[in-house]
Amino acid sequence: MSERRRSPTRQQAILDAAAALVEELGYENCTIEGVARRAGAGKQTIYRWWASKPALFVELYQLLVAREAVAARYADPRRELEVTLAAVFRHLTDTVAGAVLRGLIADATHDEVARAAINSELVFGRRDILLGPLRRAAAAGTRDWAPEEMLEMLVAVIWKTLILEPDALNDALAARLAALVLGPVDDS
Amino acid sequence: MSERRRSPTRQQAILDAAAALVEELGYENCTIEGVARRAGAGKQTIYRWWASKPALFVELYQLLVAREAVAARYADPRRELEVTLAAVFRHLTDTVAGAVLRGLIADATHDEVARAAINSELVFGRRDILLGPLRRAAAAGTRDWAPEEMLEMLVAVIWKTLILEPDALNDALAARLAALVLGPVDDS
Amino acid sequence: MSERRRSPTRQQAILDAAAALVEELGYENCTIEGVARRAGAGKQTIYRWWASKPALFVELYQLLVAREAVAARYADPRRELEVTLAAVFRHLTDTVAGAVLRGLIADATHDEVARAAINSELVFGRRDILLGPLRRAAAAGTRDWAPEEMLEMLVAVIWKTLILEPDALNDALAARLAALVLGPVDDS
Amino acid sequence: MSERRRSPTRQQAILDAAAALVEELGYENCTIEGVARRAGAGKQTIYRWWASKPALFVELYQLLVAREAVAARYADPRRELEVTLAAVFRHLTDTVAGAVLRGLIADATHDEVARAAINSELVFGRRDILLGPLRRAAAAGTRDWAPEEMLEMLVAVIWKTLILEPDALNDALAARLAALVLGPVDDS
DNA sequence: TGGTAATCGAGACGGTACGTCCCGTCTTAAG
DNA sequence: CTTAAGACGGGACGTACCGTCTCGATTACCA
Repeated sequence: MSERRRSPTRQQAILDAAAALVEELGYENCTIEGVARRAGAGKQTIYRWWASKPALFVELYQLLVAREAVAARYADPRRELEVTLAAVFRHLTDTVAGAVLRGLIADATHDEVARAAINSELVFGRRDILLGPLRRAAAAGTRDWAPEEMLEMLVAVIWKTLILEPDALNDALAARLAALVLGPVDDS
Repeated sequence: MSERRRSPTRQQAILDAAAALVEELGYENCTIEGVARRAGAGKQTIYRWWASKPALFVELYQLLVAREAVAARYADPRRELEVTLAAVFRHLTDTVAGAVLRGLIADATHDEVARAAINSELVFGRRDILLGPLRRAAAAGTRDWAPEEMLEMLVAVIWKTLILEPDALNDALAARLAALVLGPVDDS
Repeated sequence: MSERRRSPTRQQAILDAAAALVEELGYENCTIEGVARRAGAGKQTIYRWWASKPALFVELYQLLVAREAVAARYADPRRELEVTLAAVFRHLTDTVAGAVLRGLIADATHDEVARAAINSELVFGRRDILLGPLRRAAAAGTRDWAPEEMLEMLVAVIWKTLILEPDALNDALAARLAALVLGPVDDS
Repeated sequence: MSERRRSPTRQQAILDAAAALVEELGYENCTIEGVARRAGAGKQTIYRWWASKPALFVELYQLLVAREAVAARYADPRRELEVTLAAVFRHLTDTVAGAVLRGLIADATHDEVARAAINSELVFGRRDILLGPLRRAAAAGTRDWAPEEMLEMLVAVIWKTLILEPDALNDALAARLAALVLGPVDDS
């Protein structure tokens, strides 16, 4: 409420520093102290605007997700799902977003801010991206399943892969997941 | 030539202390220093046998999983899967195993020991528990899906739930997941 | 550009704690950790301002020496020397200065900071105290000797006594040393 | 009293290792643990025969001193004293004896074993070496001084030099000290 | 436009834990 | 029964960050 004179310049410098450090050192080696040094900011300035490390990176993640382009639509539901998944994977792999999300998931195991954010963040940032294609696929498909439940499952699999083998987030996995949802390809 | 003669008494005291502290403070507030203090051990004794905090808790998790009873078999595949899932959930909820696994998943985001262990550990400790029922369900069911892929998906969903809302690991979720795998109940 | 703003209060508390611990436990049982605990300070605060244990005690010794009163002057050179030596001995015996100096001498065997300091410290803190009386005694005496060389010798004997039998630093020794320098008393 | 089966081989290996480590690392970096490793001995074996690090090095010092040759006698007392001092200095400088003695002096500031030994050790090992020349010099000289007191002083100066500037233990110092005792050279 | 108050960098501070070293005691297995 | 080997409880080391705090030096709003 009293966030009156928050300098956008400073805030941006801090978020940029955070992104750079995650890239260089990884999320868990990224400290508030290091971000402050890198940003040329005082620690207090960071603590003034963000309550904790997870809070800072939640905001960073939101910024990164906001830049994510929405995938195009295709006539073929399977193809649309596949392309969308591949785009999501590329975003996680090519930017720091993947490393940040992985760190936030780790934090969510004990940090309330991260846990709360990770749920709602996905709603605005990413969930809708997948939900559209899933709904169209469900409508067109022969199997009956709830798009929301399938979304949960896909997100879970993506997270698990992000944690255990981030390099596996590639086009092949996109195809495999689409098949898992819609049945094998020769399902003409 | 001569083996490292490690005192079984001490090892057990340390693992017990680790389990107790996870219960009291949670995984992330559990420190090597604290475990040593609680166990009446020197820190060096811990570092002698375990390279890091994740390494220690991997061993603890193995012990906990070893005590897990195998679920009974049922004629009805759906019921067997449901009961097995419920048993797994109860093990995660009623013992420290859930908290330890959650911590190890968090560590796996940046620690190689945890990442490697979490894959193979599950193989021996937990994966087979679910794989049997899944295979029997697949054989009996009308839908065609690979039990191994379905297992991956189930594990992913369990992990995600363990992280975001551990209390949701209950019988209702077991039923929901069985339905997700085998189709709705009214599938007579 | 900006000076390190060190809190005088904290510095004093740390030096006081160091002095108290030397008194209680002796120099070699006095640890940085213990000083920090006693002073209610963080270890880092000590390491921030002093590079090592010897560096800390060098500063403490300077403080102690600064409080040492300069001995009075007497018409009789022998008496002046004797009284001055006795005063120096009392300072070493009655305050922690003796214990600190003994510890610093021990450190000087392997620590460069202690070695360097112990030379220059004495120059400002103690050497002049003895040099004046020695010069006047040399001028008045019949024997010819260099006050500077005699000072070295006296300091050496004092150190050796401080190490091997600190209790022997008393008035009797002051008289014996004065005699050693100026010849026997019955030298009318 | 119960030193029944002390193996001379083992003992010698330990003392040799101690000497080697002092040479390599310096006295204060020389640990019982390191000596045991180097000697291929168990720590217990060392503690069985020596109560502490100082006790071990006191024995090593005795061995080193025992090998010290007694200086030759000269007609000129000044020359005899000078040559003897130079020989003593060379022994301290060329062998580990100097480093060991320096360490023992440091230990003597707080260790009773070292303190006691350093007094009596010198009696047998070194004190007599200087006392003979001093007595002859006193008898031949014109000044009256007690050889024992002069010895104390010389020892003190040697120690102080050994601690503060070991490299200064050379022939020039031997000449200076002889002059301090016997008066300037042109004192014919 | 000049005063004044919040914000800034810098980093000191009390703490906690890290992972390492060595202490002196102990336990074990081989000789 | 003595070894070597080294595990053990313990204490201190010196370092890294935590989150709070105190400084002057900007900076930006308001009178």
